[in-house]
Amino acid sequence: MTDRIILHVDLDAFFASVEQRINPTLRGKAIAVSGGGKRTVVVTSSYEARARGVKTGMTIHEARRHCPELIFIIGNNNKYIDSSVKIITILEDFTPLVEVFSIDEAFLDITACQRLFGSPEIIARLIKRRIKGELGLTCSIGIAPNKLLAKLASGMEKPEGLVMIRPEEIENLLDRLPVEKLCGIGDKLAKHLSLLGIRSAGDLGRFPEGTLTKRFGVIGHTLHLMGLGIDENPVVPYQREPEAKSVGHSTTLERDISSEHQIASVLWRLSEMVGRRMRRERFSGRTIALTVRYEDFFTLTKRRTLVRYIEGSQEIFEGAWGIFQSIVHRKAVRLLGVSVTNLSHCQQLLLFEEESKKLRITRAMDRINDRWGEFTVTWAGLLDRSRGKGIISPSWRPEENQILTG
DNA sequence: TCTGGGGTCCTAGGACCC
DNA sequence: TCTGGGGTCCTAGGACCC
Repeated sequence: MTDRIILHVDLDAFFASVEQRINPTLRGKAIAVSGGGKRTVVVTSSYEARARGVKTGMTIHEARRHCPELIFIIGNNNKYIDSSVKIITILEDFTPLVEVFSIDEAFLDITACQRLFGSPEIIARLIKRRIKGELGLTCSIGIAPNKLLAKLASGMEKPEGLVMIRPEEIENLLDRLPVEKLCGIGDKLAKHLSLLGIRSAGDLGRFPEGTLTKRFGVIGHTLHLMGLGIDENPVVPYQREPEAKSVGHSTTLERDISSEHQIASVLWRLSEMVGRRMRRERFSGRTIALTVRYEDFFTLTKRRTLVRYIEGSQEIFEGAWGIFQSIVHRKAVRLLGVSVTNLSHCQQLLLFEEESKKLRITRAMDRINDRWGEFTVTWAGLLDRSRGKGIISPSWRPEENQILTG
């Protein structure tokens, strides 16, 4: 079998770059994209901001301390999804084997299309030129014999990078590569590995596989292969991706709350978001999970599996609320999350007219909300509760010193 | 002025059945 | 009267990714 040729395409500072393209006055400036609200963090920042020390995950205040003139933008997912779809369409002009890894990253298997377009470098440059020309965005591309190394390569010379890792260079490269640079090895794993004397990817590759397996279980084998730069995982086009396994939403509240009334209202909202997405994607599920994070950041998740499959917001809410009430809460609540797992695509048989009617109304509401945005139409109970005093403001509400674009 | 939100996969232990 | 193992389903929590 001939070696594969895999590309990893990674957009540079994607959200921030999209904002700078839409609003030219932001170009060349330090900007950060974040959610609305006080308790948000930096999701992406422009390279101008990064140069000043702004990093993903920083609080607004921390980021501003590093860079006082930093301009905050409230993220707008629709803009990013729109650009992302256009990028994927461009990539598919080169090969049908496009794996969408995230909203701003994709893998391409171009093993079979060199005769059509030329060498891997030529293909990478064509992709860069088209994304730049059609969307005004830059990206970094890694070229390698597999996904693990292609992803590594794309990150080596950001932004606007183009790095190729040839088979004969792998060993040398891994020898001087800190092990945590490999995708899949995070802080904790890196710490455990360093206790075994493993610092570089090369160390990992030379380490006895049996010891790794004994220490880390099933991932021991994968770790061993990673250390050798081996990754046989194929590029999986999104059309062949497995079904989703869970649907969930969570929100950090504007301030910590203890009132059951307020908590119920937030759970209503989250249940409605989850239910609406499930219905849109024709899922039902039978395990409801509630996540509660308290003011001291202690976080717990409790699940409850039902006898039958559900898809209605009301049933999801009742499940989540039931779980909430079964817990003794000693502290104020900071975050609430609702998710549904154990998903199935089967349609439920509707036995009762009442049920069927409710479902039709629900579906109609979904269509309106899909067109006009979240909570344009909603259950009376939700509306009522949302009007009360002290209710959490929706995350998209702009704040002072924040620029709204589009 | 502390610390987002969307997921996946894995492990470990308990209940229960055969 | 003492003692067992396999398999499945469920829950809770942790690590990892973007």
